[in-house]
Amino acid sequence: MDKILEQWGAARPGLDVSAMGVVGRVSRASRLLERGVKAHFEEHGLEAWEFDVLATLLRADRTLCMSDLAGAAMVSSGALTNRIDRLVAKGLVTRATSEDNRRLVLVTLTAEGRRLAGDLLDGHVANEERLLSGLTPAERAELAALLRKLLCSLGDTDL
Amino acid sequence: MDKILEQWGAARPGLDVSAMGVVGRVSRASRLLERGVKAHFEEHGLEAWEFDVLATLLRADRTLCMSDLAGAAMVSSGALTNRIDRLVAKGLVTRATSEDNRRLVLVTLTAEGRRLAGDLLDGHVANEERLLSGLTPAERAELAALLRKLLCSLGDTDL
DNA sequence: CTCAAACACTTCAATTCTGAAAGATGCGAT
DNA sequence: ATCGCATCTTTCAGAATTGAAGTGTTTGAG
Repeated sequence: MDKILEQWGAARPGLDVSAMGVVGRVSRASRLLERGVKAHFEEHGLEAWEFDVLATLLRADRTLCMSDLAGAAMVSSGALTNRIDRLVAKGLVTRATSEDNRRLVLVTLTAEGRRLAGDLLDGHVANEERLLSGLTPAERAELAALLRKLLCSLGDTDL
Repeated sequence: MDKILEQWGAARPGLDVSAMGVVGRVSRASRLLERGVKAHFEEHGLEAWEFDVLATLLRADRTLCMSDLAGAAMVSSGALTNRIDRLVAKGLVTRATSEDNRRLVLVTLTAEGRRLAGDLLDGHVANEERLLSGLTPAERAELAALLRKLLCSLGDTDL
């Protein structure tokens, strides 16, 4: 991003590049971190989104409906139907219509799904720490705090 | 992300969630910012990636080859071939084989492509500033500096 | 009570991306 | 000079996503 901002400075003197510097860096950092996460799961024969769904259910510690999971993963409802189809086929989660509200489809971890997610959790956290190893713990905390404020102002809500 | 980290704290006491807090927030911020950028361009009848390619050429102020553009956009070479196909069809860029190295395909802005990118640039920057309006200028600078360091440690290189 | 509107999910067509294979070109060691 | 390997682009098949349409369910205003 440094070269990019330099180029704008030369090509469009006077253009305020501070916002572009932030948005562009968030975007690039996200893609690079995502690649690092994906590479780690591929080593274990799992897709990153598979772990994502399992981990969401594991930490919620209860069944969740399709909408909850779609919101947590920030994908469309159609995409989530597809993902759950495959996790059910793999025996990692179960689908069941809610008794209370028959519109809801409740997704629950199977014993194997719970075990798998639990087994991979520590390795995943270690991998994320490796990806962030260029920052000191204090810098990570500062970064998290700034992003937290940004997310809040963007109206982010999870589960 | 706050609820998510809370949930991990409850479901897995002792798990170090600091890395997850950073990686997760970068990812969510990126998706939300991307949506905001995309929404702005859709109002002007343009895809975000179209502006992205045009802006890359505009700021470089010279022709670029396919690899350069693919790297800048962080997409595969196949995806870029498809994108340039459509920009050529729209008359916004031209394709030409390099004289110096006949493996290279040089992409150049047409007059219309240059005009379009220039016209949309200020509005785009204003939109990004709006998306970041929850942070003070000092906070944006701090955020940019931390992300810059992170990108550096992740081996990011642009153009 | 009834019916329209809101809601949750699935299905489907269209779009887009990735990764691999293939074709063309350039480069360097021998 | 030449051969082998690397580089650059395109093509293509497979995978995944989005957004809209369709189905079934609930809610609440009248």
